[in-house]
Amino acid sequence: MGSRGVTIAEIAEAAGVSVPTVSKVLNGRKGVSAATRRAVERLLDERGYERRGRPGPGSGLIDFVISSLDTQWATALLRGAQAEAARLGADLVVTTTQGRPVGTPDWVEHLAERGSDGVVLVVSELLDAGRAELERLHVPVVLVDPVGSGSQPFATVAATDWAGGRDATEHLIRLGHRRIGFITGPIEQVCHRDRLDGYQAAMRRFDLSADPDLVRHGNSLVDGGRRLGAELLDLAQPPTAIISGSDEQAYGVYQAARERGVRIPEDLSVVGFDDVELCQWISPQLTTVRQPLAAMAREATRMVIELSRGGVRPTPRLELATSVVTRASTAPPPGTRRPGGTARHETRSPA
Amino acid sequence: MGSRGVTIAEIAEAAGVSVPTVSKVLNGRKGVSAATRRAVERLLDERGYERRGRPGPGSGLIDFVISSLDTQWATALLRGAQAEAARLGADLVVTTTQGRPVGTPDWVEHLAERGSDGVVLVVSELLDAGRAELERLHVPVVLVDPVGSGSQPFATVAATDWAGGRDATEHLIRLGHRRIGFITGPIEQVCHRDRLDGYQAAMRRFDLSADPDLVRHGNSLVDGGRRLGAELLDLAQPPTAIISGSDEQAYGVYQAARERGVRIPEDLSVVGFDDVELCQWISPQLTTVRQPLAAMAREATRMVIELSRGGVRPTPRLELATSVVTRASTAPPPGTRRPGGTARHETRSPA
DNA sequence: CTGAAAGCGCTTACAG
DNA sequence: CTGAAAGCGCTTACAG
Repeated sequence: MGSRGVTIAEIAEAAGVSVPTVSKVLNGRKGVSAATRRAVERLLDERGYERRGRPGPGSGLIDFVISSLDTQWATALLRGAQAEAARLGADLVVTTTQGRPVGTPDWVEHLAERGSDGVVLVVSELLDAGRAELERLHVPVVLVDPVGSGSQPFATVAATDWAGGRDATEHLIRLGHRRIGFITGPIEQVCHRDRLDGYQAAMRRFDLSADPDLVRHGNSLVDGGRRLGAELLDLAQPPTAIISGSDEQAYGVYQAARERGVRIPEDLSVVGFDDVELCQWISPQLTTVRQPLAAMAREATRMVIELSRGGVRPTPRLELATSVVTRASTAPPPGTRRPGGTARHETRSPA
Repeated sequence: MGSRGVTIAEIAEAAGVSVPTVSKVLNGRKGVSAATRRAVERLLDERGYERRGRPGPGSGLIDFVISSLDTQWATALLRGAQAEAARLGADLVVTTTQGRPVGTPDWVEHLAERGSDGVVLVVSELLDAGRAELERLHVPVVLVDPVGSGSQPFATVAATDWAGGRDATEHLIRLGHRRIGFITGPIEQVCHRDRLDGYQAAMRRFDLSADPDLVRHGNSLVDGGRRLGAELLDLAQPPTAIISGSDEQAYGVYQAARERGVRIPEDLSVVGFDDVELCQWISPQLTTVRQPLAAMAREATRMVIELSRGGVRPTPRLELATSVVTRASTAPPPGTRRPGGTARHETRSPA
């Protein structure tokens, strides 16, 4: 690996200070003027000084950070990341944030001390402050399904959420639906915002006014789906179809429907989002917008590892295609003569 | 953390050789007699010498090794391990073996180089050779749901599999079943063997001859359940109930039953094993033997971390209780007058 | 705040 | 095969 690494002596020489002074800066000791400290830190940074004790780049560890592992969405992503890390000979450290903000100085310092070759972040709580901290780590960071708009200093991997929202809506419109409800997870997250935009675009394109009453957002788990689904079903003019922000949330809609004696798909069509295993277990099997979750995580992990090995900067933003997987939860709306003159526009059997 | 760690000089002194000689042994250099090398290695070992470059104990990393992450069983275990590691301030490295043997010299050397504070092993393929290698690591190892009999040099955490098999069987017997089929995963694994023993004990206790034709084993995934379930349902005298080695396998039995027009639970009762999320998604909801998977992994992880921090040797074997969770897939056998005079003997709502 | 000096743990030639 | 000697990268205690 070329040179044996910069030494503290070289840094001292370059900074015009003594070796002990650099040592003090390195160890956060007192007794160094702010100006000197800053100058030395800059040099340390520039020359890529690697603390001998600390296993810097080359630890072989990639950090996979996700809000929680409690959903099938999360485990699908984890599987992809783990498989790719293994394939490329890296070890994957799995951390959950449990709602805590990401990129706190503590955590970044912990990563620096332990040694991390890169970070795959699947989190909604990335603080703006956290971004700056993370950049200080000097290891590649790739975001999966990132939140917040604003320019990212990091590369991102996502799905074509807008197209997914549009395709789900068109699938229902082609079946003959006109009153289509749309429920999503937290609307602050770009993926949900994008899908909603896709829905609205499809509705407009077919000259259907998107009744704002038919759009709800909240929790994307089963509970949220049950509550938001109930709200829609209890409207004076309920929708004949509901598109949901996740498969789990869609199952909550199933529950709300069952509680009201509404049959799926005879009285109500339901479309999920993600295509996790759940879709095939529940009855009727759930039509959904497939996100290639494992592939997204694989791609992000590959980017991080290749960058950590000196690869060139990849596409700053990668979007993998979604596709509608038609199963048994969607059908023409009640009262339709023929079962929707138009054929279902895409049928894919699950992998 | 007491002393600053053994130095090469101390080892040299103890071995009656010079510092450079110890250094050579440490770095695998030539020019050391076999006898000296051996003596030094032993001292290094005994005194717990920690190579400065290598982040030995204290890396804060715990390795979680599992055959694959593709089942809900696996992710339930992972969740428990991850949560406990986070709680105790350790980072969890997740590795899948994908059927490869565990404890190969390569892998052990990799762990040594990278630094690992301990290993939680959830694997069926632990080689006997691997055990010796793993012991050389000098970090705590705890097995979850271990395979093979023979005395383990490592602590183990498991569920009360024997009682689980017995309880599932008794539950069905109390409902009035007499012909009860039993299908399991690979019978080499002690957990499956133990459950089968529990089944046979219960059958004997109720003076029911366990027809060997009613016992099958193979793959514990959906496919396996479908195939093994089909074999039982196609018998001249098919069982009125089937106990399965996993919930996924039980779902395979659902498929086999559906393909033959056999209704669950009217014509056939089905009991699963594990109590993963799947049980609640499928229809009818699956009665199952609950294994506290997350708790098992938590316990194993806690043991490893505490041992790595100097805790005392824990119980060599820990078994957490299973319990029958009664849902909709079990009922009295067809042709029964009253719906089983005996009440279902345990009802637990899922967490 | 700063650095000359001593020291620590280890490695690298190299002489025997 | 073995180790005295020199050296390396860093830290520590202390004088200015």
